[in-house]
Amino acid sequence: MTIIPADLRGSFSLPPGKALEICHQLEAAILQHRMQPGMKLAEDEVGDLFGVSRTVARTALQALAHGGLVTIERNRGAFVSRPTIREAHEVFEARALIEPRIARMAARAMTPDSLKTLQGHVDAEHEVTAQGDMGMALAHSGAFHLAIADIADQAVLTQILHTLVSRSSLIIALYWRRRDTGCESHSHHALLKAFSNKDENSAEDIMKSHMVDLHSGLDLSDRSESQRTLADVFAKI
Amino acid sequence: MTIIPADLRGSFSLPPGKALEICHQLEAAILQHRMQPGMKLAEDEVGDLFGVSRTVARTALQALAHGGLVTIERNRGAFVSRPTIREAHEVFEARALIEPRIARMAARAMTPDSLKTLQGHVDAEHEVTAQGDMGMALAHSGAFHLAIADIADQAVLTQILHTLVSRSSLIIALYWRRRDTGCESHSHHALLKAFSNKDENSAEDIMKSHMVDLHSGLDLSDRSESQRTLADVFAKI
DNA sequence: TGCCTACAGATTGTATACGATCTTCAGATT
DNA sequence: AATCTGAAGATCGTATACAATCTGTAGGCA
Repeated sequence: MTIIPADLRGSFSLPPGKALEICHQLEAAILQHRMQPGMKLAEDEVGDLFGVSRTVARTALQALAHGGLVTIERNRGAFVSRPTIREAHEVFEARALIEPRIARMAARAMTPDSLKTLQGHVDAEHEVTAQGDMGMALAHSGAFHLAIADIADQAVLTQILHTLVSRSSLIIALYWRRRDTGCESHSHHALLKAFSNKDENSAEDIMKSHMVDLHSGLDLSDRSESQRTLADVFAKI
Repeated sequence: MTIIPADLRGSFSLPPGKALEICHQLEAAILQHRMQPGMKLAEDEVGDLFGVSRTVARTALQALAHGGLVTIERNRGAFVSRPTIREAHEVFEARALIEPRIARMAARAMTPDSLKTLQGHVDAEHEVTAQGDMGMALAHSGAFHLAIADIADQAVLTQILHTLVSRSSLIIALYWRRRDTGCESHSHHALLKAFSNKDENSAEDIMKSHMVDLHSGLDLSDRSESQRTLADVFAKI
């Protein structure tokens, strides 16, 4: 199943080929939390897994690094990124700046077909949530936001948002505390309604408060960070 | 001379090494308009020029591609990007959304030292303008904007802005029509004044209108695009 | 003359080999 | 016992070689 909207599959700015395909596979795995932040991505391992040489694996990892999903350390290799608390704040502040604007533009450009696409993402999110697959639910939630940007038809902002949503997934994997994801679904439904009315002001406002909700759903206290880094020391990450 | 603020030299998300250095060299050349949009960047040529193999040259070109400065076409190679008119609009709309916010945050965080750094960029811009080196002047102008983001101390937004400013340079190379760059300098001086007063509202407002100015200084009419592409056909780009 | 085809050259795509650097762990030393 | 040293292993950094693809041109054919 394709989660990421087709128009976004060019966000890695790689020419079509094996490396790009590996990018998408790894991205999907990370976005669905099948890979934890901090996990090692050795070039040989990636190459063997996808049946290519290190050269191609390396290209894919570097592309993911530019999107912020992967961090490469010289002579040490690639790891799934572990955003800091500082970065977590900045990512959600950036989204709070950009996404309300995108929501407004999407509301203006909304068509019945576009609305159906969005509805599909929300439905899929519900379905996998019912099955208890939170990783997949989060991926669909991200896809919903990207689909909105896709509809707004602003390629530059869409690509920026793509990297922000991806990083948000890592941040949620590390710092999410709330258990009732129903709250988020409510926001998505409210957005759908505003979109169906082509109500630009509502769409912008709802998106803005949705961003505040998401941000406040994180446990970004300093205490938590010292706990985490202490845990990391023992986990030898 | 270093034009790009030091803190931004990590924007390519490559580990330190030869590839990163080549990235910065090529970036500087493009930002100073020593390389025109559409110019071919053959791997062998880049490798020979910097005394490395194609492997390293390739890594650098791919990193630049992720920043939007270079476009890679499969089996054809890398070229300095040629932003479309559509993209030009989107880039400046994105900057108009992001930079006023950055200016506000920078005003809040401004210190005497930071102000001195900004003053240095404006002075340098003046100096090279007096010498008639418009490419260098443009590079300093971009560095001024990046330095503001640097001061605002928001790494996520700063990295986003870095790619937008870089692309703006390409856009200006293709579509700039106005001859009096003095107008821009005036905006920069006004910004300096607002910063020295730590006047957040003024800084935000001035930056916003500065963005509108820049955007309106471009010739982005459809007519111009067809002219250009026709010219390109004869220029065999 | 105009168009299609085939070959030659150039450039990129990919794999592999070798060197450099880092990590790990055993063993000696204080 | 704790620390330091050094060699072995693993992983990455880089160069090179070969395969695949594209571009341009020359030659044949209608």
